[in-house]
Amino acid sequence: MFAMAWIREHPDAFDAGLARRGLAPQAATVLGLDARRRKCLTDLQAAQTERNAASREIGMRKAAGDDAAELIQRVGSLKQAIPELQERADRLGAELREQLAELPNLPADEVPDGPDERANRELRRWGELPAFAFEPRDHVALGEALRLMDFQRSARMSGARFVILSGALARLERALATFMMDLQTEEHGYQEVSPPTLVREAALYGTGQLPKFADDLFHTTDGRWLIPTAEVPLTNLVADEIQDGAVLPLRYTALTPCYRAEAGAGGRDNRGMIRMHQFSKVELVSVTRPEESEAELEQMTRCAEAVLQRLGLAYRVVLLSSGDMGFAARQTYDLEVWLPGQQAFREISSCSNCGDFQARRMNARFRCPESGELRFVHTLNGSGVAAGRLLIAVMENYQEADGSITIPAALRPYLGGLDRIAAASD
RNA sequence: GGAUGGGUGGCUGAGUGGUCGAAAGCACCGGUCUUGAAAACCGGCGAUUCCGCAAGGAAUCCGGGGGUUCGAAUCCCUCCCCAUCCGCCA
Repeated sequence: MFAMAWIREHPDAFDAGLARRGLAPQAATVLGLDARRRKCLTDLQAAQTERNAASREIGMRKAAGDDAAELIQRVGSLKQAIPELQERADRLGAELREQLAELPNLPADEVPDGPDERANRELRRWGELPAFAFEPRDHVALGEALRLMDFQRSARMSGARFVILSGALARLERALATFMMDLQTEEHGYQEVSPPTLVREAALYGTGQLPKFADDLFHTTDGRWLIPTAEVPLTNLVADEIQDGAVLPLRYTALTPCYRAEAGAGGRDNRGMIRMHQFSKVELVSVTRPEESEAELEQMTRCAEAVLQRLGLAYRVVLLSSGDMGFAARQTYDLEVWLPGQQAFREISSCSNCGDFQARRMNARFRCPESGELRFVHTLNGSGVAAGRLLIAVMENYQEADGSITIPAALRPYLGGLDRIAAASD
């Protein structure tokens, strides 16, 4: 959400930013609406001033025992004008708000321009791509051969884009989740939170999923919504609050299931558990002072990278282009892990600085200790990381010729010392 | 699901239809006192928006919306939210 005052002062920068997102200029129409609304407000306020003065006069005359009939009649004529002006001002204000609520955040200066992911910029790589003496299989082949990954029965009970893990694979997913949570809380200073995964509409509006992306979400018969990411509850922790500036930055992490309708996915990633309606993910959220958010994004990205490094998984860091970024983000780094089964880097984490975009929508502010004024916080979110995709990465990168899977050393304490998942013996 | 009670400033909490944006306390900021600190005392201290170069002025806001009235935190209607008790339940 944008501040009208900023658009008024920087209409060209506003349109230029939207253009980088591939959107048509809006400044002219928005400013036109704004001007009409303010003219209306000025008229309304003048009428209200007159009414207030007259009403006060009536009160004084009545108190003094004088006749006020003439004044009451004069005020009566305002009674028609005021509600009309009020209604018009409200309508224009609502129209303006609706238009602004649909506009995405503007890209930061360092974000490369481009229409889609082809314009993303690779920043760095970490780790060696694994070399196999055999043809590596993908996680579906591996998991089904182990008989620990079942897409038939999940389809029967829930439909497409669900999976059933069992035995050692189910435990491996749980171990990965616990490993990540321990890393983010004990070593990176994030506070563990166990939040609701059903939320009100207002929470999703605050983080920017609504009103525009309702099709990507599941909602319940009682009007609540399943979270598509723990970014929603974690960021909304500070909604409608005023933080003491001294407590910032706040850093939260949560392990939750995430639910996505994948309405626009079409036939993409139909095979395997890359793109599920339900998956579990460790999420990181930071709430910072405005001047701290850029550095916080770098740090948060390192916190996500640490997961892959500890597990010895090769990955690359990509700076998303203006056309590939999410709605609320002003700058995003994706972590893409190497998947031997696809011979490709695939997204496993996405870390974004949202600036004050979400804070404005959810009215999340802090009291600046130096100046005493109220300011909007900055919010950041990142996966730290997606557990389902991490499971895939471990399986595919640590597979052996016989279909067994070696457990990375860092994970063994979380699996009771288990060092490999043995191939099925038949 | 049933029954009550509530939603007022950063927090707690008063409020008779008419200078109520709102008492009081706490918190916070400034000052006096003190070697320093604390205490005490004095003073200050809401948000948003509009007009204005500024000084400043104005409007709105007591959960949201509507109504009654010359005038609503206060009366009426409605919706939302919260709490407590009972029932059910992991």
